[in-house]
Amino acid sequence: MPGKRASEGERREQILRAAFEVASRDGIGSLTIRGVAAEAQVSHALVIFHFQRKERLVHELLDWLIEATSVLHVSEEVASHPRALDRLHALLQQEIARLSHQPRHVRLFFDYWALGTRHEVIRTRIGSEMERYRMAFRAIMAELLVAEPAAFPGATANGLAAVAVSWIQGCAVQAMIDPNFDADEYLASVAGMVGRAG
Amino acid sequence: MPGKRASEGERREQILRAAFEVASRDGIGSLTIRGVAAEAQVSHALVIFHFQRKERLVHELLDWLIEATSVLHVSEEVASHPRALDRLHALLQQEIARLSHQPRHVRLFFDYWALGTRHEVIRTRIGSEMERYRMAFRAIMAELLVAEPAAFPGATANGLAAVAVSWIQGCAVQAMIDPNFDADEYLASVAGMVGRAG
DNA sequence: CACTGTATTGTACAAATGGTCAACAATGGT
DNA sequence: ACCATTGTTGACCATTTGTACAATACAGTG
Repeated sequence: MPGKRASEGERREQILRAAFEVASRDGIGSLTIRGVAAEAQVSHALVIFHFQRKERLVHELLDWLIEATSVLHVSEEVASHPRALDRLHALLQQEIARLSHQPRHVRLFFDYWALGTRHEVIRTRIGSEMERYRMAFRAIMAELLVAEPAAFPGATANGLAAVAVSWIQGCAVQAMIDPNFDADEYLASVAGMVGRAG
Repeated sequence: MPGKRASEGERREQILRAAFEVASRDGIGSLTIRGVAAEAQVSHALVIFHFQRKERLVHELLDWLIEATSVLHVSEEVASHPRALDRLHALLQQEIARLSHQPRHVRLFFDYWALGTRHEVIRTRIGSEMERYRMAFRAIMAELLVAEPAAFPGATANGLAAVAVSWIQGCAVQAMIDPNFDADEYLASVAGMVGRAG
């Protein structure tokens, strides 16, 4: 006996939210169609009706996750600092704060990252997202190098951008398994290390 | 009809190697008792006979992996540098080179890291390993701070050690999904950033 | 109201998986 | 030579999982 109807868009969104709930709780590897259906209080056949294959649900959940996670963008507050060094510091602070406010999103994203090691589609999807991330830092790093060419001998804008990404990732990743991880002390040390370039 | 016999130790080692083969190829989530047994050319009942539960096999594989991956240790060549800054640089270089020479180990370790997010036992196991890792850097960083107290204002030995771990992890993690990742440029930028302390 | 397309459900099924068990063979001690 | 221990196997079972399908209810249109 079929239940109430819903428009295509609403139902898909409802199922995706349920999928996020399940995946972030039990891991992307433990996501099952039936589990998602139960979470969404819907028959498991309906999930397949809307997503055809489990694979597609997993891919669409990644897209949903990337959108739902407020992706890095240089906020006005960050952009308002005149000195590139201050912008870098503000951006790092903003991102670390954001990540620690969305632990479930970060964990799930991390799951996808591990998956991406073996699945081409997921890898390229994550790769392009990371590229965008890196580019935001690259711009600031390039300015930093122009302002003080001798500050970081041997460094390049691309290299420094990758290092900045490591700071963010490393912080999130270490905090995930170490409950005593001190993000503030971490950020302060990063700032102290790069601070004398201004 | 039972096959040839083998001593307990040999058989376990053989199965663990097969488990590593399967897990590093298909991911720890796709590891099945039957898959491991097939890889080891042995009946799946035998795998259970030696490890009782799949969970135990997974745990012992982690131990095996940590042992097999030549864990960070300050080699004589690294320790021979008189200046702490040079030791740091040599250690970073050594670790990045090591990680890129064992890509399968790194990928699998990363899988376990993601697993550790949801499984207490694995998390603490990885956590203590990471702790050891961090301590090796902490020693060098502490010396660095003593030698040049004003070099990194606001930084602490613990914080800097965590940052160093991020460098290593970030490099490995980015290289895993970005085939164009340039580890040399990355290392050069790290060196340039910390280089002026010496 | 009849008709049509779509949303929804329960059932069914084959494959895979973790785990148990009885039988059986190799080994070593007595 | 007998026996207990231990390694090894194939058969078996219950459960889960992805997917297919037929039946049914609902909404909109003519």
